[in-house]
Amino acid sequence: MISEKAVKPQIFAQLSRIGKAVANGNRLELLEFLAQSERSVESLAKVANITIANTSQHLQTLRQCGLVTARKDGQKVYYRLSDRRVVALLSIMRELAEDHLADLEKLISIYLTSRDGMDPVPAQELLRWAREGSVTVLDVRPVEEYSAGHLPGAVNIPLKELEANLSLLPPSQEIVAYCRGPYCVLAFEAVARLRAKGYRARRLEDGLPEWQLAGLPTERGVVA
Amino acid sequence: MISEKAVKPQIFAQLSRIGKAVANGNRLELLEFLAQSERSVESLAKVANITIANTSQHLQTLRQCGLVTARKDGQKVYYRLSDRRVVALLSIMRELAEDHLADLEKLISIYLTSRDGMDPVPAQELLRWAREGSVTVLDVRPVEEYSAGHLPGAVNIPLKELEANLSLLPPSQEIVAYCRGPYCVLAFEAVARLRAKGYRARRLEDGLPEWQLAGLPTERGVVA
DNA sequence: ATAATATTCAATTAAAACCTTGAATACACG
DNA sequence: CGTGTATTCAAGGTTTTAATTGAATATTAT
Repeated sequence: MISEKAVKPQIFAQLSRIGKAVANGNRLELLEFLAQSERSVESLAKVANITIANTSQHLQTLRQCGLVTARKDGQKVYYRLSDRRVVALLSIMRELAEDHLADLEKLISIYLTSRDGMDPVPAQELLRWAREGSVTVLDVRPVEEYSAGHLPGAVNIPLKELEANLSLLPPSQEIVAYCRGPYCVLAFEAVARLRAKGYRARRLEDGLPEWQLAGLPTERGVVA
Repeated sequence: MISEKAVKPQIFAQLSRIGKAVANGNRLELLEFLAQSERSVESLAKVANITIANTSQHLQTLRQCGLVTARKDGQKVYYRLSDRRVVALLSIMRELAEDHLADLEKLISIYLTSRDGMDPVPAQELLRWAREGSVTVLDVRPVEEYSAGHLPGAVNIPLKELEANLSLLPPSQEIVAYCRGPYCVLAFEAVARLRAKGYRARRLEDGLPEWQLAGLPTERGVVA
């Protein structure tokens, strides 16, 4: 039974559980990966570069407040976002942080050299061009993430295999590359390398999760 | 200078500062009040029922990550939300919490008895009716919050003075009451009391901050 | 000037969060 | 039926956060 008095603080305490869940950098990174696709504990630990036990604990924290769900298949446990709105939560946090935290801006300028030098394409614009077929959409994420969902008609060439698979890209057409999101370097790298090879390349402003959140169409499972 | 290696974790650490800011119930309550209007430290401490020193500290943590700004006037310091998107952040947190935290639902059912029994009016619907003049819009928040911004044409009768000012309300027309937001009891109380007096009363689904966030029109400073 | 008020600062204590380590569990495979 | 693998659990030490208290600062009013 819940104590009768002072219910209002208890309500805010419950709300703060969502806040606590996103109050840790490692958990945020895990959420960013989970926004791409379902993943096992081990695989998350590897990409986020934290120990397995620690990863497991963070995932449980996230699960206890309903931000992710778990599914067991064989000996592995697969986690996924419970709700598309989790991406919305992360997006707003990112917007607020970028506009109000000077330290973040500084970090971004280091990490994402010349963020605006790759003239980012807004989602709506890309959608229009893609429908006209006047642009090649390039997904540079790993295969597993691509097959869990990707932009309609996108060609998947993981960044590591970009140089070896240039033949899949029409040499004359403009290329728009995208990856996990605003803080993912894959698309930046891809654009830089493609330009060095003489391609006309730009990058999508956001990543796949934001595209989905905006209600724009995606495809699943098709391997190009 | 920032260490060259491992910039990605540092970016997420910065993002997590926003999370930490909303990871405490008292701070969330403060933000809810600030979403209504600018307020001084003392006034916030009083309504939130926490000590002044503690309130000041919480406000400083909020300011350090840019969620609120401060302005000094005379001997008082007035805080306000720095950004309308802070309301969006809180809204998403609330949605996620309500859908995924069973404990919260339980608390709400205690605190907001018969939440749906007052058939809440969606914002868009109220806007239409209000323009037709077929409904009386009632703001039951304190005067200061009302004058900082309110729904167009809304009559302000703070809950405490409701019984004494019933004459301001047309007896036959339907009344829609609103207050601070989904967890504010003022409108609930008002609807209950009005119904007891024979009025036809309902409540707005959300409060003023959510109304503003949706881009719907408001008025300022007019005292009805 | 002096006193009163509003806010912040600084120091302390208690509580919670974070990560590591090593063991335990649960399932699949040979 | 044992062995290997994936994950979780439990215990620990360290760091961070929260709230209290009392003093310090700054501004207004007398």
